[in-house]
Amino acid sequence: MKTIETVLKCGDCLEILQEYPDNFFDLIITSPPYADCREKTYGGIDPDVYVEWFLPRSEQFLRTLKPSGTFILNIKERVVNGERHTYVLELILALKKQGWLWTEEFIWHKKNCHPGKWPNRFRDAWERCLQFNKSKKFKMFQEAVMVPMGDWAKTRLKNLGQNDIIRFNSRVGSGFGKNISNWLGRDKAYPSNVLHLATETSNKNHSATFPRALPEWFIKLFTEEGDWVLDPFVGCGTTSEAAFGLNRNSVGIDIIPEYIEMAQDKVKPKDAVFF
Amino acid sequence: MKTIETVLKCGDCLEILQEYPDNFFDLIITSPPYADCREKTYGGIDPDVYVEWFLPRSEQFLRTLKPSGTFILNIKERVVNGERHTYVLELILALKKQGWLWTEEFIWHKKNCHPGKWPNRFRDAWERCLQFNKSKKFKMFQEAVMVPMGDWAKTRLKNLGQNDIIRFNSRVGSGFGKNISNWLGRDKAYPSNVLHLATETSNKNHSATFPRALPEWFIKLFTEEGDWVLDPFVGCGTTSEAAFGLNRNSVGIDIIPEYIEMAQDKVKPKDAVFF
DNA sequence: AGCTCTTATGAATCATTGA
DNA sequence: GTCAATGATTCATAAGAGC
Repeated sequence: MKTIETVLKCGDCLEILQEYPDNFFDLIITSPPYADCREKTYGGIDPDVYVEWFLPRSEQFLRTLKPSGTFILNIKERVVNGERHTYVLELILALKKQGWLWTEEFIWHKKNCHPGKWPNRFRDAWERCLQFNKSKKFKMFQEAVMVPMGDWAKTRLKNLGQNDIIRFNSRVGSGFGKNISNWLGRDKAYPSNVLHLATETSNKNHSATFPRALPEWFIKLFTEEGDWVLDPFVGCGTTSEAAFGLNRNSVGIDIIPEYIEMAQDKVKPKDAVFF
Repeated sequence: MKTIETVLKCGDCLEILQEYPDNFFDLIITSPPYADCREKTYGGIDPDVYVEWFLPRSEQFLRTLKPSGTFILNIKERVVNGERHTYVLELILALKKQGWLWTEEFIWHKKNCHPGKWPNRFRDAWERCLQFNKSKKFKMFQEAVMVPMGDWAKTRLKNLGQNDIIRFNSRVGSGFGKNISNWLGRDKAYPSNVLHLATETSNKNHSATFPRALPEWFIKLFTEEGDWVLDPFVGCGTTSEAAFGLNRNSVGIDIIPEYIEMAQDKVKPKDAVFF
């Protein structure tokens, strides 16, 4: 059995990726610094220059990703001056022009989104997980993320609580209460392109709560054991941790030394390779 | 008490809307013919000319919508040649250029979406509900769509921990519990920008399944009784039916005579006005 | 273990105030 | 006037304590 490598490097992915050969990674999954959001910690990229900042880096992603590989980009545009900014839309168009195929857009539904109230909008409870590919023939292992129906129904009922059932039923006349009988007797089902995950509230030192279940899901879906996963904005190492736990090699890059230290702490020293 | 009017007209909204004055409607909500999707019934708009087809019509929407009004566009890009087509993204950018503010993007999560299996993608379980406005000051009645609150509120309010009185603010700066007294007596919460609605399976004759709960939700959110609602692609009349049920006047337009007939059947003749 | 109760806190946004 | 800092508002989840 091969040893799993977990590489963590501090620096700008634009430079560090130059060290890597073409067609090396099987999956690139990342949650880049959102425009202006982590201003104090990350340097804050202005929304108006976001695309221009991103493109040279995604060019390296395109070069180092295998033809059969997938690039998952978790991102959400913020509100600027009462409107949703369009930099994410422009980024998608620019990435296509760069040579990527825009295969799909998954929705991450954040069940416990940030609270708040404003006169003109509700709480933002979702983020985009954009799927890009180099070719139409990419690896995908749908069976790896199938949901056991029985367990799913059980845990979902437990997690939802009675209130949510009431809420669902009050929203629509039909729905939750009736459908639940349909789940009994089925074994497994394929998921859809909507993911229901809660954000993790335990991360105290890294403001970006990228729940581990999110990279885990995409790693299982798009890679096999022993494959190579890259997160060019790895933050406190959630992707590295997820990859390691699933027996995938990984490279994690971040420009903040403190984050890389935290990431290194998460992976056992005997299993990790530090440079 | 005033009589509610439910106007249904057959024709192209581009022409019919010329009859209406500026600043007339309080809400425009529609699910336009998706590119190429209803080819046999609607004439099928090619994805590559979708924006160009849409813009003259949205110009009429912009003209006839009140400054305090809202335009909700339910749409989802289809898969063309293995990729998500970009015409919806381009449409958003073009509408902004036309003078619209892109205030928000709601997600309609289709709980019981169409079953199916493909080698390279999962079932599509969501659609966009894009919110556009003419000005930053628009009407919004958030209380009209509040939902039952979670169980936690009950137990929490029994015993107010001392932490609730003075909360140690996180480094992000988000506070909670500064004014816990606001919570007393509350049993409802504001929703988020993710809507969980089941698709209706009863409408076999109209290919676009627009569940009645969807226009109902937005009508309650953005209009008052007696306001005017427009659906320029009304199909079999779901929006008209929803508006009538909520005591709102409405205008429904569709180019297919059969749809208008079906729509007319839904609304009681004594209450409707046909032209 | 399994349950209830308590507590911490999160990629937010807008209005207001101060420089 | 324009821009930056501060305050106000709000909900659901998970971890931990207690029994």
